Amino acid sequence: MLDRKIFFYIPSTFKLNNKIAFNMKKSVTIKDIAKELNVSIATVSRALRNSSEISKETKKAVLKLAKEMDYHPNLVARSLINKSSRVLGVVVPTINRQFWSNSISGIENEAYKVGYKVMIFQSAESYQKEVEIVEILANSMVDGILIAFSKETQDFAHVQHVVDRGIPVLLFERVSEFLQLSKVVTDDFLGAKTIVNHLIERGKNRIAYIGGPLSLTVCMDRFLGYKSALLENKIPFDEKLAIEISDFNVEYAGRAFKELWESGNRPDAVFCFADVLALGVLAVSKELKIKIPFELAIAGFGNDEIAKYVSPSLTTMDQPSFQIGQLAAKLILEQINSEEKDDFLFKTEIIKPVLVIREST
Amino acid sequence: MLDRKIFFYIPSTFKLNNKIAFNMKKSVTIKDIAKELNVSIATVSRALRNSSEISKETKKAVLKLAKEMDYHPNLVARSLINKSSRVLGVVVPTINRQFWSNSISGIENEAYKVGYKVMIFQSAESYQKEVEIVEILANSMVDGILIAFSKETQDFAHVQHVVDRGIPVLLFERVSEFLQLSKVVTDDFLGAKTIVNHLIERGKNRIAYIGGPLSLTVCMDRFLGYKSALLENKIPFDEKLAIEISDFNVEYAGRAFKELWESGNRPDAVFCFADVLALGVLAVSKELKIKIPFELAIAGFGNDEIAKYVSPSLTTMDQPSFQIGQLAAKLILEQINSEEKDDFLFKTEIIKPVLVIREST
DNA sequence: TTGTATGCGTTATCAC
DNA sequence: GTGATAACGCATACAA
Repeated sequence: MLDRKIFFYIPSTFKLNNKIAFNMKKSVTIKDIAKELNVSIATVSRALRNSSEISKETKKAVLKLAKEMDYHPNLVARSLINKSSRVLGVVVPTINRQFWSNSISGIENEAYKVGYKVMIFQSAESYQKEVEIVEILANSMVDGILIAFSKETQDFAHVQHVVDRGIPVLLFERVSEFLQLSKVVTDDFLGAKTIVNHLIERGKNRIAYIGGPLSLTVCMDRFLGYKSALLENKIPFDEKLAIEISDFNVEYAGRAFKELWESGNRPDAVFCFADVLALGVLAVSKELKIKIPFELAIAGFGNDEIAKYVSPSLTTMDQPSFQIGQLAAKLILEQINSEEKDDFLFKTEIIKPVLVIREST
Repeated sequence: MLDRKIFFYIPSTFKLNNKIAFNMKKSVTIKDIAKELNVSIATVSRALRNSSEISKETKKAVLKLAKEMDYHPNLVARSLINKSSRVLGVVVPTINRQFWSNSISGIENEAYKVGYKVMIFQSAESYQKEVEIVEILANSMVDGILIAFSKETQDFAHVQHVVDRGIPVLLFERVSEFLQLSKVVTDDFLGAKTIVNHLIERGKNRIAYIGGPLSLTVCMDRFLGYKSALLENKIPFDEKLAIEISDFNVEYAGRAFKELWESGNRPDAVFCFADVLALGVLAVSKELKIKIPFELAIAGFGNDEIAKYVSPSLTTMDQPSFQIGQLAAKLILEQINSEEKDDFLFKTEIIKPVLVIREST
């Protein structure tokens, strides 16, 4: 079957056509259709917006003609007059990592339900670009801005500034304690604790920890969550089972786990800091022919690119990152809607990013 | 070091503050600053837009007051009058896959250079949603729309419709031959051929092929690119070295490669259809302790999530998907700028998605 | 129920 | 140089 002749084969990409065509059209407005129908533009406007103060007949006539003339409402003009564009602006460091693209999907998902659109920008971890973006968004009449700060960002004046201009802003994941705003973040301590408890409940008591450098807050939080779970369950902490590796690297994690396994002091479960590390452990497990999950259970945080390879059944919506997005959108929409009422209370929502990767049954 | 006490530790996420605050402000306009300065709004407008027909003093005064009053131009109003928002609309099936998010990064990168913003929407592979999105974009005065069709999309009237309204549209990657528009696509045939030639140039002549089901056009194109390279280099096609697997699955690819390797009929290089498959091959290579790239070279298409794990040195901008985005943006911006001139010729650009994953030196 | 007039914030075309 | 004024496309208070 693989032995077909190729001489007369035309790759599909070559079948595409190159043609010319171009036409500049001015779009039809309510004015046009009003003139055509000999009514006022106010009447047309009312008919199109399904207003109550209009007769059935004129409404029908307007709608009919609008369709015939191929009328489309200009959302920009509508924004200007309504002082609302029904658009949320989102600023993330990059959309190239699953965590952020998932978050955005969550935001979009929630926004879409109530007819909101989402405008996405990437700061590319650049403070300067972030400042520019926030300025653009603020000047574009978006109804709200959701920001995850770039790594460079130390000064938050640009955000405080748009807040002072009365624009709803929400921070997620990469937040600042200096800004009094609604925030959505993951709770690393509680998340880790929950995961480890999960393993303990399933009868594991020699649970290894493999994580990144403890100098990072996120690592320390997760490590202490791990310890806390052991403590509460009266499982002694075994220093030899806890490994701190210097970087989030598949190879390092694999090597560390290999040494651990071959040391004889074998764990019955591994709590991995992130699924990049889990992948390393999984790879070595395969190499060593360890049965997952029966001989060894692997669980950890799953907010990374690799998750779906490790756990193919995982859908986007299962990801904590997606839920962060959803919650973030929900919160800012709440704030936007309460703007008139002038009684909004900022909230900080904390997500437990539990994602069990391969647990034993 | 890992033995710290945790009793007094406060996870960082708990340090966040919940406070209230809220203020609705009406933004300052050129009218406000004109009144304050006792000049006309026209003068203010000219000063702010750095017009030539204005005196240095008034300009300076306006700029100074504008800063003091915290003036920001309303981009929506500007769009309305300029009939241009300097925004590109992008519709992709999802941003959750590296291929698409990379493409978007490419688009953004190019657009950003000329002061354009990018509005991103996900069709979620739904035709219905795609139609809605295109409508929204068309009504939002975006200057151009870039679309990669959803899998469901068979009917292209929604696109033809906005084209007829005079809105520049460009198709990328998932295109249609029924629409006469500029397009940017990858050339699977040439891409595969180039990769295989690359391996041949490096002295390999027992090059295995591992790819997906040939019923898919993309697979057939790549397979024939592989064959074509062999043919041109007078290397006989060995049926036993060409493996068609039923799905894009890490495990399948690994298993197929393992069988191949253990059959004794060993290749000195593998051309992998996609890097998901390459990952499978890499995993098994590790298991079998095959030296990569010395004993075996692996090369293939690299538009997938896994690429950076396989080839850590790879940057986003190296990805063909990024280049597709760049080219797409370049083309549509060209079209937008030539709109007045009414002389634009649609082009189809074909990208060769060559990404060598682990080549031998 | 419909029409008139005004405004959203900005730019552009005239005059002066 | 600067100032009125008319757009851009739409919505609405008010009048009829």
